[in-house]
Amino acid sequence: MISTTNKFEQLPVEKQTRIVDASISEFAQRDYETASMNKVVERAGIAKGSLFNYFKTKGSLYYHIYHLAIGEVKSYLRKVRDETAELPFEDRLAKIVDSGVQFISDHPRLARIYFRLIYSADSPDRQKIVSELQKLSDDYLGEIIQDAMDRGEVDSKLNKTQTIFYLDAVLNRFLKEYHESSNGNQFDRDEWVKGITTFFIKGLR
Amino acid sequence: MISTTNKFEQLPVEKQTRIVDASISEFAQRDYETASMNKVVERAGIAKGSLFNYFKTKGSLYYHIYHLAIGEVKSYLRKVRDETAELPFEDRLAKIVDSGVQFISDHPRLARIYFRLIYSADSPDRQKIVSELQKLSDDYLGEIIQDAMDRGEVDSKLNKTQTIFYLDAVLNRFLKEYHESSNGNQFDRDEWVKGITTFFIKGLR
DNA sequence: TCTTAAATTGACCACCCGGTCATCACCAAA
DNA sequence: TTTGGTGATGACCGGGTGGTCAATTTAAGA
Repeated sequence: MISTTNKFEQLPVEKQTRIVDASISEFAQRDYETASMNKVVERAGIAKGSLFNYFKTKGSLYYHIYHLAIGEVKSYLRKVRDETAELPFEDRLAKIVDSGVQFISDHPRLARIYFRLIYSADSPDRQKIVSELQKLSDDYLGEIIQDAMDRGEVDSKLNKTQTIFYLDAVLNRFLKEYHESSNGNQFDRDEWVKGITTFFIKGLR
Repeated sequence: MISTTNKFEQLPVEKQTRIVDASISEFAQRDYETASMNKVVERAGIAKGSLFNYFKTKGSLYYHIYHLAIGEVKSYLRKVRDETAELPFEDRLAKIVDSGVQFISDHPRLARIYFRLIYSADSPDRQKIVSELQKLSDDYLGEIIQDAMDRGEVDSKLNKTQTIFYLDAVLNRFLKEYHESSNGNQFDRDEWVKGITTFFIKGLR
């Protein structure tokens, strides 16, 4: 059979966005297991049978949404990586943190899905997805650190795996904390960004 | 009314431990929302009505188990804090990481409940519990760092809140990773402990 | 041994879940 | 105007949930 494209993708765009939007809201609000297909169809204003016609299972709907979220994250990361390629490590790091904060502000629901996925959450194929994300992050930070090593801004004799790990741990945790204390700007963003960068500059020198 | 002690606490100890053990297994295996009271009674070998006689709701059973877990963690922390009070910061930090690893090995199910709670998880009163844990960790690490500052092992002009944050982020993440890659000692534990301590020594000097 | 109060039990309740499928509304071709 | 096919619909299914409560078992006191 000629690969008939996805039924969902042949829908009018307006309907697609309504469904995607409803799904994002639901998966952002509840864990995968407790997220409800009934709620999704209710929010989207379509019949249950229709949703299961477009996506055979709850898992496949989740998979679709997950890919949208990751795609969005990737494009943000790529953008800031390219835009800061010429900057010194310190400034580059600051920009990366900043762009993370920006992403959370722009896409709070996607950020929530992302954090749900990373930290715990019993999604289908959790193992596979998490290691996929880990590789993404490792490659990304690995590149940044390699650049800094090549320029002599960071001690090139450092264990790279560990260095990536520290960066990843602090950055992720900071963004998570920022995300959870949302709107409430109890965070002095600039002070934290500065603090994080100087800490790493010293620790990795 | 004179405070009648909890019905559960008046049970024969053997029965108590059977119920606690079954509950720990269940809450370690599944999120709060998806954990099943039916499974708990099945594992514990008691009737459903009995369990709901001892604990009025699922939430109160969870609360009981959660307090057991936190109590266990606290006692570990206290022990290592006191035992290392005289050691230099570097050695002290190493011991703390080590004892975290030890705790995970000794109580893998409690560790799982702990991580479920910290990272995501939709437990009842999540907000309250998480900030309670945050305070616990902040006080603990704050004391360690203050000692190190007083001895001149760490720059006493550092922002203490941020310093605690970096420590907490890296330690927690490391232990989580260690926990998830369980049994499989792909981790060279000593190398990581050494790496983490030297990284912080340099970063906080 | 009989009485009585407390502890234990599991059938039962209303509700929600993911998923199915007979039916219906619609519209193009004849 | 009739036909036929396609996508939308929501009542329905089996199963699981937290929680209840009348009935039964247990155990102690008289």
